[in-house]
Amino acid sequence: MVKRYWLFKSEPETFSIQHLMIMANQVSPWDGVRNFQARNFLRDDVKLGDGVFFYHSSTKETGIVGICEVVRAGYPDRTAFDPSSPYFDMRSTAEKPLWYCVDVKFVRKFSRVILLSELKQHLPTATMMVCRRGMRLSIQPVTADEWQAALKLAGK
DNA sequence: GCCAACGTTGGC
DNA sequence: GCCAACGTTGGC
Repeated sequence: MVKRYWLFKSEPETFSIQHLMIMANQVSPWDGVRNFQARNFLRDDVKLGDGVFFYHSSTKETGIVGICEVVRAGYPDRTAFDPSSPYFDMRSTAEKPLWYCVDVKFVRKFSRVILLSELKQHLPTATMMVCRRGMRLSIQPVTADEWQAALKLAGK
């Protein structure tokens, strides 16, 4: 089984890499995703052991802030069942879950943010989905080449 | 705060 | 099944 790579977006005000770092065992569900294309990735394609870039969006410095790892593959997102959750969706039931999540574990926080502007400037990373204008998908596949190239930028 | 881009909803 | 209206995302 080939290890795959992903980029997960989050608004740091809602959930940042710092939040993940202080969770028990530094593990958290990646829940609240309410977009069908992203849901399909979480349900069908994101697998145990996959690498994930943690991306901060809608903030001063938008970009990749670190790495985490998938420690549990797709399972029903329980926030959809919880009427008190902002992510509640009455269409989703235990018998027929509509929304899915995975669990991620913190691996590393970069010493600096790899800015979106940097990703766009360098060719190996400029092909990343996140660099595309108007790209709102919050769960994005990343190629092995893009992963390596972005990691290189982090080391600079 | 603006607004382009896009996903979803719902009337027909 | 089309598509206009609407709501949301998210960079700038």
